Amino acid sequence: MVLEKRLDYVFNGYQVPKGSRSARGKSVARRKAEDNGMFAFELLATVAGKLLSGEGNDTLTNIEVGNSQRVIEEKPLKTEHCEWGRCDEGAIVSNVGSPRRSQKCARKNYIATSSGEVSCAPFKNSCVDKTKIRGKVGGFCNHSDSMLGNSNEGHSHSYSGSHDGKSGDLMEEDVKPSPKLGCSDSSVEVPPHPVFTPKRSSFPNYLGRDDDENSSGCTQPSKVNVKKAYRPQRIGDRRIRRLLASKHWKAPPPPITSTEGELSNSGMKPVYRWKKMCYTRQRAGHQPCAPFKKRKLVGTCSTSTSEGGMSSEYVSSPAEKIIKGEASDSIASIHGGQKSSTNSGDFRVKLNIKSFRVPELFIEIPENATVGSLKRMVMEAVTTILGGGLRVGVLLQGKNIRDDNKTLLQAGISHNDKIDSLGFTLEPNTTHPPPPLESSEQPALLLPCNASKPLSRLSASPVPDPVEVPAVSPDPPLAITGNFIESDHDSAPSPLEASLDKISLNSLALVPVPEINVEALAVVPFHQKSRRSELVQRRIRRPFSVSEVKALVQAVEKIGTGRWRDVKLRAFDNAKHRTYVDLKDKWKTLVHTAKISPQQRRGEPVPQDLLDRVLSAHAYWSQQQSRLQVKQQSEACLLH
DNA sequence: TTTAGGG
DNA sequence: CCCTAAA
Repeated sequence: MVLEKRLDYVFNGYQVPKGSRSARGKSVARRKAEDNGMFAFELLATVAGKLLSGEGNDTLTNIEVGNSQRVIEEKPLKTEHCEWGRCDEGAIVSNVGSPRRSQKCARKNYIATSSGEVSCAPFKNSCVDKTKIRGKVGGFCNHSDSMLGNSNEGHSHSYSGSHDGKSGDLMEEDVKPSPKLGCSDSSVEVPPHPVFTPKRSSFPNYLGRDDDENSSGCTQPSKVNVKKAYRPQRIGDRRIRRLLASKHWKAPPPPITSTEGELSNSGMKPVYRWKKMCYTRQRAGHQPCAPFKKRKLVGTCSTSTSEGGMSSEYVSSPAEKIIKGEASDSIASIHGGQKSSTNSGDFRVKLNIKSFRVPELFIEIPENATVGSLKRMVMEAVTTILGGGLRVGVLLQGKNIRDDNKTLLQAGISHNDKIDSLGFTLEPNTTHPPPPLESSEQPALLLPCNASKPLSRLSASPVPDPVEVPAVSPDPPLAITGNFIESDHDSAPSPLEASLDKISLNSLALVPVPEINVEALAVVPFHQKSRRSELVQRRIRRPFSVSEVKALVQAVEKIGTGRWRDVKLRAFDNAKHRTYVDLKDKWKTLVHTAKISPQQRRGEPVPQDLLDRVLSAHAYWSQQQSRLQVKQQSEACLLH
């Protein structure tokens, strides 16, 4: 099942929806959720309170991570409980049919959302930051695998034969397909899926098993799986598989249309580009796309304060600024700035980060994984993102003060000014987006169950028309929506996914986002887009196991070098994560490995006998190749 | 799309 | 593993 959800990471409180995918006008239906610009971090913090020195550090505590899987438990944020009831949100939400979130603050909603039912609750909330979670059920693929396995003839048998019972790796993999969550072997405990437990044992096409499919992989869009499942022919899929894979891995950055247009065509490499975009954005200042200011919500919020009375201030002023676009730059914007003067020239600034959102992380996790494991994964993902540290920027009345050497006075920061105008931004210090914790793969079959609920819900309660959105925040939501769909899904989105998208769309549109949020969104888009989409993830490294090496050697002995596609088909047809290029590369390294001394070798040791075979096979086929060439040459000569 | 190689 | 020129 692919629950493509987004997680809302709510760190301590008030969440500012970032939704801002608005700016990204993606024209091409580029796949990838990655395109959704997830890596934009959005931090909204408020500096509140008056001088409380030393308290500034108490931020980022209480990180609540909610996930949107259906399972979740709701955890109320411990932050403020605003009375959002008065906000539009309540009403809208109810329309949508999610009564539960009627009141009590957006914050809470987020969490709730995240707790989410598939119902898209998450999406309702301002679409802001959501992390996608792809839940996937392992094992489904095995079906196809086994079928494919059968198609393998003789050779495979012999391989498997020698293999069976012997080697740990492959067999192990067979046993527990779903669990391995992609890249991070993490601590996630994933109980084997009851129904789908793979049983390939009888036909261990050993190399055939594809962890990706069953457990992590996920680089492959669902379509592949589905297709395979129903059509055990391997030949046909090859192409699709590849296409998908390549798309996934190296989709070129989608053209940027809206605000960022300028950058769209640059040939910059992802990282660089991203940076550049950020800068550009900063320079740009206000975001055109953040026109709305719904302040009423803000005001409302201030009502209840559980955070030491800061909220009201924070809400009313900083928020406003944000809305105005002052905070336009930065990936994350922390706002607020109440500082007060204590003595003559000293300020004390209390910085309060109300929320920290990490939009669009991909987490793949089996349906049957525990909530705890999901939490861990989320934590891991977040940690990864934050691992690089954060950069702090200082904003004064929306302007970024870059000169670190200026004194506060020189920079114009003084307590005489409106302190409110002081803001901070946080941006991830990491150049690369966090590695996806998963891959995308989902058996279509499972989807229904998950989806059904949400869907029905949706249908039951008519979703407000996107048209309504404008009232709240015209631009952003729509844009977001469009992007969402396009970017996230490939040519063959599963029905579920499609529905989810729609839902999310609607939700987004519908969701009355506090103005602040809207504004924030406007800002965000840029980053989002620039980021993930551009940064193409490098495939996770997957060292060849001895079993794989053995299979490779056997195949090459039989087929020879120079026909990697055939080798792939023969011995690795089911291992989707091994491309013929991979095999070729592996052979190259094997040959090299065989030539060097054992001491120089790294990684899992390859049995010497295998290496010997590598050398002999290499020698043999090299000779064949040269002979062939000679032959051809002589023929050519004769013809002449 | 595959191969073949360099990075 | 990635990237690409060639085929």
